[in-house]
Amino acid sequence: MPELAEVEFYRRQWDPGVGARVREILLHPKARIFRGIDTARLVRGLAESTLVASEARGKQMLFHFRGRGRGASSLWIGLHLGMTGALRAEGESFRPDRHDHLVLRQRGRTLVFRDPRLFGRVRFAESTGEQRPDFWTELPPDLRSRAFDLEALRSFLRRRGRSPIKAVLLDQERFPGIGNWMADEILWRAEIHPGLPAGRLDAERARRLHREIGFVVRGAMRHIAPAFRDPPRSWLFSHRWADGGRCPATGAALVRETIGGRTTCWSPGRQRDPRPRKRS
DNA sequence: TCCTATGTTGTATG
DNA sequence: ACATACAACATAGG
Repeated sequence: MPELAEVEFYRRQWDPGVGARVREILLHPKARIFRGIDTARLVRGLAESTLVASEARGKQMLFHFRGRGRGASSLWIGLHLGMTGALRAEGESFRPDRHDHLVLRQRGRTLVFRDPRLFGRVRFAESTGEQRPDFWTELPPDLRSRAFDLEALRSFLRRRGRSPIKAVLLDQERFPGIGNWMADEILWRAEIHPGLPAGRLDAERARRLHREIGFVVRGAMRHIAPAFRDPPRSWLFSHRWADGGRCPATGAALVRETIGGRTTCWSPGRQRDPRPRKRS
């Protein structure tokens, strides 16, 4: 499920464990989420460490643990939730089931990473000080940062000029945290057809797109991050998968079709396709 | 049984 | 190099 605001919601679920020591680590070492890492080393590093902080960027999360004893050794756990990942805090006596792949026990509490479909991912790195690992520092800038200005957006659109705009918005290197529902929501607000080649947006459309990215990112953070509430009914969100769903702006029947490899929903008429129609 | 799923990655092909 | 299409990953639910 998780896009940037859901990821932020889940990150906060481990906040009760900040400042507390890890007393026991339970994991399924062969689980796919651990692909490419040495789980024995991960367990050694986490043992007796203290969770000190966490942050989220796009769909990625970083948890900072500080080791005990000599020096200020740090352990960094990177988490990606894939399609079905979730974090939560449970009580001391919580019993993990087969989908709870990484479980950290603290005094009075259990931190759980659950992921039935295993499309998520765990990374880790050790450092001597506060230096964040490369996998974190190399992430693209947040969409709310000054770096993501209109010029940056227009250069992305140029570089992927022949791809449908929907596919471009899903590119995590350029639009970190945007996923399938946010992309549809943004294009619906900006009145842009999802199949339009990115290079065909005029200056006005690019401005509009930039504005609506900001609106949807901030709105999602406001509605979802604190309590996982759905966005308001005035958004496309709650109408897009409903059978017989109608555009909250025009009342027209919504359309669903695969674009850029993902099921895409839009409001015909509001989001007109300016490309030549294929004739059959 | 078949289809779908708020994600990513690798391969084949144009 | 760029782009698209598709399969794969693994599970649950309609």
